[in-house]
This record gives sequence, structure tokens and C-alpha cells, in this order.
Amino acid sequence: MGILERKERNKQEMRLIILETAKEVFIKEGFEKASIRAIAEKIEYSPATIYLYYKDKSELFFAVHELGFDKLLEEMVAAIEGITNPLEELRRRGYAYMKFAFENPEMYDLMFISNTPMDALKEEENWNGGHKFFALVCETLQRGIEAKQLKFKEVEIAAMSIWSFMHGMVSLKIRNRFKKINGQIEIQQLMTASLEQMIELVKA
Amino acid sequence: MGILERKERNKQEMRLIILETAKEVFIKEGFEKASIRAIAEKIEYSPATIYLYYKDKSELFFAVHELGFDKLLEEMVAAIEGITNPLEELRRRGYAYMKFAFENPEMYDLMFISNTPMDALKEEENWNGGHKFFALVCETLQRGIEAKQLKFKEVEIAAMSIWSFMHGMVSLKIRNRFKKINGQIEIQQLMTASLEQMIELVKA
DNA sequence: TTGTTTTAATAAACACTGTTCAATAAATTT
DNA sequence: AAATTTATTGAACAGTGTTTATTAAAACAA
Repeated sequence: MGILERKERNKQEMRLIILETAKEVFIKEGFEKASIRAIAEKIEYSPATIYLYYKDKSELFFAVHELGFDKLLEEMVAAIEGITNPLEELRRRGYAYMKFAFENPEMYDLMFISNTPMDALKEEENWNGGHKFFALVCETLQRGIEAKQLKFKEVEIAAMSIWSFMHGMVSLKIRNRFKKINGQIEIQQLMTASLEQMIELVKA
Repeated sequence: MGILERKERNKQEMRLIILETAKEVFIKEGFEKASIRAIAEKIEYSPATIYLYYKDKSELFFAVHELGFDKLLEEMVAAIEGITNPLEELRRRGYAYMKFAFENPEMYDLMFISNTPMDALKEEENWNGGHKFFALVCETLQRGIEAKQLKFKEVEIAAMSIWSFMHGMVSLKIRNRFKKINGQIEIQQLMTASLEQMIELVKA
């Protein structure tokens, strides 16, 4: 049945076109401007067409946020290439996380702050991107614990602590909670100092 | 000029009525349902009337988020009543912060996550609530540093680290990023363990 | 090839949103 | 009592996500 196969291929192609257009508009113009109508116009289809390929906006942007995870995970893997010291691994991945967040603030927001993609996640499904990311953090911490270079004992508590710290810093910055808080000191410097200090604190 | 005074008083009363209704609808039904129209209906005025007292929705919800800060600051102050040990102060305030967040998730969201209130903050103004909160964190940490009970040296770096950690944990929970991440362990327990561990880490 | 059926795409509408403004009603002043 | 200022609102504007009945196209069957 060649025709059915081609149809399925066309369907998948269309999904991809919508997905990449959504990502494009979203990255370039932000989430607010990335309306279904705007995306539809860019691909020269009617807004209703998008609903033939994605159930709703949450589902479409869940797919977009997964592209973000592909990129983040890639960079987190690349960040420790050639590194053998677990502590240095942790530092590199910390900076890689920060770098990703500030180079892709809209995407970071979608991945870790916005409600939109999570609305698409059903109760029985699991959050693949988040799960893989968390596993990566755990890996690095596990190596540090085994090498007795970290004070942590339980890797899950450690991962929650480190991720929370990183996310807190990054998301407070992205959502403008550091504005008009501090006197003179540059926020970027403060964040770097804070990260370095955290590494010192967890060092065994 | 008694009439002008009464008029000014009426104006302030009306602002208060709108503010408290906004807060009420927001707390009870969430931000999404707290539309200008819904708030207007509750006070039996036209939606346009609200714009005579607040420039826009951001400004109205900036006022709402300030009520949240009043409450949080109150609880953070009360949390260390009778406490003399700076480390215990830190622990109490950590738990007070968590408690506030989980007892008032919508309000926490508005105060520390949502973009809405910050849009009302002009470039030259400063974020009073955030500033006062940050100062409170700094105070406790300063006492800990002076008592040589904390490893921190610079109070601002310390405050950024602690706040980031707490906010990260709490906001990841509120925005559903801990769902389907972890196997068995209860998230609430993991968060408590994480907080306790962080206190151990910063202990001198 | 014709007629029939399945599939894909869309125009139009629904129910919302924040916001503005001209028109109206009420209060105050002259 | 008339004129003026002030407060309120109906109605509209420009959006939003989403649904559905209708139309156009492609695939299948006779």
C-alpha cells in the first residue's frame, strides 16, 4: 500500500513543517507573538489546519519544548567532553546550563517555567526531556560521590539541590526578579560568584 | 476643601475595593480566571471603570502582588521570633518561605514567577517588595556570618545562593517540573531533605 | 471513465481576552 | 436654574484559542 505510506509521510512532513515554523516564530518573536494564527499565516495555511496535526497549542508547544531539550542535552553532553574530574564536570555543566538559559531565554522559559507545555502532559505519561536532563545531572553527581569529591550522599537529593539552585538563579534572572534588588554589583558577576561558591560548598 | 478630601477618600476606597476583589478572585479562581471583566462583575461595575483606578491589568496585579509581600514579610519576621541562633533563624525562614509558597501557590507565582506584575515596574522605580524580602534574607545571613556559623563571606552572594536554591525548588514544584521525574520518593520529603542538607552544607 | 466515498482544508463563528473612547448620567459650582 | 466638571458605561477594536459545517481534492470502485 504505497499510497497509505506516502500519506503517512506527508502527514509527518506537515507536522514537522508546523513544528519548525512554530519554533521559528517563537524563538524570533517570543511566546506571546507565536499565536496559532501567526504560525498558520507563515506556512500559508488556515489556522484550523494546525488542529488537524496537533490537538491544541499545548501539544504543539510541548513538541517545541522537546526540541529545546534535544539542544540542552546535547550541550550538556558536549560540556564534559574530555573531562575526567567529576568536580570539573559539575562546574562545566553548571556553566553550560547557564549559557543555554541566557542564550535561549525564550526556550528555557518554555522548558522550565511556562505552564503551556506541561498542560499537554497526561497523568500517565512521563516527562521525557525533564527525565533525561535529571538523569544527566545525577550521573555527574554520582561520579563525584563515588570519587569522594562531593559531600553529597544521596544522589537524588544532591540533584534536586543543584538543579533547584541553578534553575532558581536563572529563572529569577529571566523573569526579572533581580532588577532593582541589588545596589551596584553586576548581576552576571554575582551569579558566577554564586555558582563558584556553591561548588566550593559541595566540595568534599 | 472638605469635598475634595472626600472625593480623594472615595477614590482611594474604590481603589481598595477593586484591589481586594482582584485579590479575592485571583486567590480563589487563579490568575487565568481573574479577568478584568470577572473582577468588574463582582463589584458590579463596568470593566471600563477599573481603568479609571488602575492604568492596566499589570498595575492592578502589581498592587495585588504587594499584598503578597506584606504577608510573606510578616511570616518571615514571625518565623524567627524568640530565635537567637542565626543558623536556626536560617532554617526557620527557609521553612517559612516554603510554607508560604505551598499555602499560597497562586500568590507565590504572581510574586516570583509571573511576568504580569513586573511589567508595571518602570525602569526608574525599584521593586519594593523584592527589595525588602532580599534585605530580610541578607539580615539573617549577616548574623550567621558574624557569628561565624556560616561558611559564607559575602552576604550578597550568600543571599543570592540561598534565595535561588529556595526559589528554584519551590518554583519547579509549582510549575510541575517534578512530576514524572523521580521514581518512588515523595517530592515533599525530597524537598525537605534537600533544604536540611543545604543548611548542613553552609554550616561553618 | 464515471460515480462514489474518503480525506484534507478552510471560512466562519464562538467565547473569550485587555483596552479605548464617545456618549451619558450624576454631582458640583457658578 | 444653568453651566460645568466629574464619574460611569455601552459599544467597539483588535486580538486570542478552538470548533464545526461546508467545500475542494484525492482515492477507490464499478
